[in-house]
Amino acid sequence: MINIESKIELLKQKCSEANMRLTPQRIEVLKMIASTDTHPDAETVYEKVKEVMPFISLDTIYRTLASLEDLGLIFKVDNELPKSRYDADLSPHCHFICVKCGAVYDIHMDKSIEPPKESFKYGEVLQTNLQVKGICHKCRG
Amino acid sequence: MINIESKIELLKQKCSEANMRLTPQRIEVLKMIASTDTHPDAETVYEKVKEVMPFISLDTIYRTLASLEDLGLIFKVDNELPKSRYDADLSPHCHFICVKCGAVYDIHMDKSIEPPKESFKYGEVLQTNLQVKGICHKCRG
DNA sequence: GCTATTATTAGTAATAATTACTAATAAGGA
DNA sequence: TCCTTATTAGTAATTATTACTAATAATAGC
Repeated sequence: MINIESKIELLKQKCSEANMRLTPQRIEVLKMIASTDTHPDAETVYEKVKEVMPFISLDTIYRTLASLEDLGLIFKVDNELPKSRYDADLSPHCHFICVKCGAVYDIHMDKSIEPPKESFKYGEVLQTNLQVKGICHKCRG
Repeated sequence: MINIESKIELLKQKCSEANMRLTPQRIEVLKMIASTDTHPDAETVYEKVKEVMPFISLDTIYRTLASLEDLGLIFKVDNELPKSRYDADLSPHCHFICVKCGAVYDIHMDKSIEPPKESFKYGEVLQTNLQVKGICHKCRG
């Protein structure tokens, strides 16, 4: 589980550096994503955050997700599902994605995945992701 | 480069097995994707196929892409770009994706990527994908 | 602490990608 | 060649995401 307090602290620091304001909306959105391992989509974040901030708009959710991504606090899970899914866990891990129900499970690893040597031929490498696609037990059962 | 003739032959065989018809639309869409390494999106396939089949509809492109995917002849490239990108190369390889312009480059490998052991905990594994994100030379230049 | 500046937000409209619908067409088995 | 029915073209509808605007509130300077 991610330490949410330190995550908020990091948000405060990053916002200050980037001349961005530390708004309660940003705090709540980050809290929500960091407190679950379900890799929620924008709509799910919206529904959850609305419980504590009833007047937040979906637009704010999308903008905030983009901001948090720019600050490097969260990232989108690579997938081919219709909706983008978000993750606040920056430790080295990859994902098992159920192609049937869209569930995303974390696969933790002791070290981060190295990009193949040939990668550097095409440009500057920023990140390397591994996904495992399959059918989860729930969908099989 | 993919051998297109054998790809069409495989389509013929798979269609027959699945009780699906071998239509010129399916042949042309598969040809188009198999003849390029640019991993085109639906719109690009549409524009290209229209050159030889001017009356084909975008709906047919989307349906055909889904059918070809079901038959295992093509697959979607995992990405977080707004449009789905298609690939007909089934040999073991992964992708370098430029986060700026959306270009997708093939990274060929001598053997396919093995899923981490922990993957099997979550369900039946169908495929394992590796993506390298970065900024391509063109966008850096 | 108060004020002014301006980044950010809520509410909503617009766009972009994909999917659904329906009547007409054509693949392929009999 | 005919018949059945999967498939298609054309278009409408849906879904996810982004853009717009006036109102609000975070924070720097006083």
